[in-house]
Amino acid sequence: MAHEVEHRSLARYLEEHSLKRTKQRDAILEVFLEATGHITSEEIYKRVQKEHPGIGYTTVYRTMKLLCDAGLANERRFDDSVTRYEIAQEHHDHLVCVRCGKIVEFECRMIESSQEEIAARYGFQVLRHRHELYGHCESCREQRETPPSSEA
Amino acid sequence: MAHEVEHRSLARYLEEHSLKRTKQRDAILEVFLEATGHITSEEIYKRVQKEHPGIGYTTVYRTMKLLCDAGLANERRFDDSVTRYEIAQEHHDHLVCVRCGKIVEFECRMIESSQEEIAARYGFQVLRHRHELYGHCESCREQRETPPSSEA
DNA sequence: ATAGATGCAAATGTTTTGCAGGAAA
DNA sequence: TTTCCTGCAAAACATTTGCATCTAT
Repeated sequence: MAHEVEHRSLARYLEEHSLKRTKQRDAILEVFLEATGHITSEEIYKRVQKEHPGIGYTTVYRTMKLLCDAGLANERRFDDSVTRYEIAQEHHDHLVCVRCGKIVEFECRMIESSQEEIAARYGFQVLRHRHELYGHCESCREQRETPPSSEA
Repeated sequence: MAHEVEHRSLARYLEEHSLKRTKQRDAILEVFLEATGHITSEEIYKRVQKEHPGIGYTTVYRTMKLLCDAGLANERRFDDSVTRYEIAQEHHDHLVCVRCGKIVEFECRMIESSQEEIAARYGFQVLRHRHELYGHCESCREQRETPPSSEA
């Protein structure tokens, strides 16, 4: 099984904070780590259900919050009012296709430095930022006569 | 009374779409135009109430949607899950103070062109974007011992 | 044994919708 | 007098919380 590092990292976090390791937390972590990226709470819930029916929505929310606190996950909210989680990693921004829901990550030093400059100009100290480009991805542009497949 | 242009523009939109001009719509437009910027639905509702008690929340929401359709307002949603409205204008981005809620608008050609370049790299056609820098504004940095005044 | 976790149901907060009555054209 | 609006109450959503019960430690 892959993800040993993350499993150990969660175990350590739980221990350090005198929290308990439960089958629910393991199951949710497993599903989260196996997702390709930007998974919603609902999707996590549904996937967890398959293997462990009975685990509640509440526990999914609480556990994802825990994974964020432990530094394993990051919360993201794009323009559709649902929270998505991604595996914690270097800072980056997103391209979101408004037709098929595809999400691509990117990183741009040039933009980062422009941000610093702008913040300084207005006297702001930047803690974090959010930068999303919404549009049509390549494949959606190619078949633009087709109606949206699974808006996200 | 200022805002004649906007009032006329709304009237024209209503006419073109066979919609009706009502005292509620006028009142809400008036409050919206008099706000300095980035006003929430709740705030619009409360201000409208002062002059016109009886106007409902529903009408505020519906009218703001109408103003957006008419191109007079733009909807914005920052990290706090409430919708804000700003007077429609040239595209721009935002600096948001996480302590006092202050919002500053900025515009940066350099960033815009970097965005184009990135989108092209991934085959995306950008329709719109969202770019927000969250941090501490100058005055909040100065008195950083003080607890947050009105988190927004 | 005991602190902490779970799952249900109910609450939350924001926005939307159904509908019967009311106002603009 | 017809079409569109309004306001209320209820519904919709996504997420959170209270609480009695259960379970790692």
